[in-house]
Amino acid sequence: MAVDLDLAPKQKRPAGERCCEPVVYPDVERQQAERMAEIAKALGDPVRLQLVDVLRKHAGKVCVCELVPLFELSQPTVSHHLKVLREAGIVGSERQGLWAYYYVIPDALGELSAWLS
Amino acid sequence: MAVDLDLAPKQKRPAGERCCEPVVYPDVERQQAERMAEIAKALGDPVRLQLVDVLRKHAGKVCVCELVPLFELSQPTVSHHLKVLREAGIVGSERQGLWAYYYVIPDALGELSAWLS
DNA sequence: TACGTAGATTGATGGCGGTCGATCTGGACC
DNA sequence: GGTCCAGATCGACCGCCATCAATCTACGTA
Repeated sequence: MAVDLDLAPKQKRPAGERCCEPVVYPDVERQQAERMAEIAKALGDPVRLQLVDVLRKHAGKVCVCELVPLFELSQPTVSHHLKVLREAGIVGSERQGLWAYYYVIPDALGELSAWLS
Repeated sequence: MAVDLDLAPKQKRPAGERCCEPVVYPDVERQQAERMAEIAKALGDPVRLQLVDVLRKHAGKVCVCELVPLFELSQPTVSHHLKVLREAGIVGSERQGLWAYYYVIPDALGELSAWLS
């Protein structure tokens, strides 16, 4: 984990009674925090989390037509969730003829997973 | 990780050309997915992620007055983010006189962390 | 060429979320 | 009591998000 942090003015607290140890700085820099937050945000929906779960457990590509019936949602809504995951870099897609296949991008969750541990 | 899943009608695909293996079911049940998504959602903001990072690295309680100057945000906004983290069960708070101290609740991130690994 | 199908995109809608200024609460101190 | 301070809460604003019906796109097939 990198250090640094280019956050803010970070003005010192005015002197006087201290409430605790001196100022603590975040150990992750802003850019890294934004990247991990982007991943976490994409996972912050039960549908998307289950989509990722299915794709991870099924080591390989899964057809969209298999994913849609798993939820009480319309096809466009599921397609939207897949797009969110795709734009977050968590999953990838691949078209073959009429069908589209989705898969989890290896190590896409690695950084967040490492930070959580 | 539990199995089950009380999601939807899960109607079978109509017969015909199959595009891939038979239907795959999520390995996490809906309730569990909602719980982990709640955690992920709370972490889905750079400010909150850095707040958690500071609290985790600083093994102990940290005063709010130390946290506010770390960001270019107003005190009510930081207080709001801390409230979100508190309601998600990720952090706890404790008042001592004028000051309020926040700390990470042990193992609050364990379930999500385990699922990510 | 025409038709059917899988999936993505669009547009609309209602609700949620981040932010701030202003205010409230309660403890410390004179 | 009166004042000051740390922190939480409130109200408002605005942008983003989840969802759906409708439509579009591209491929397969007759």
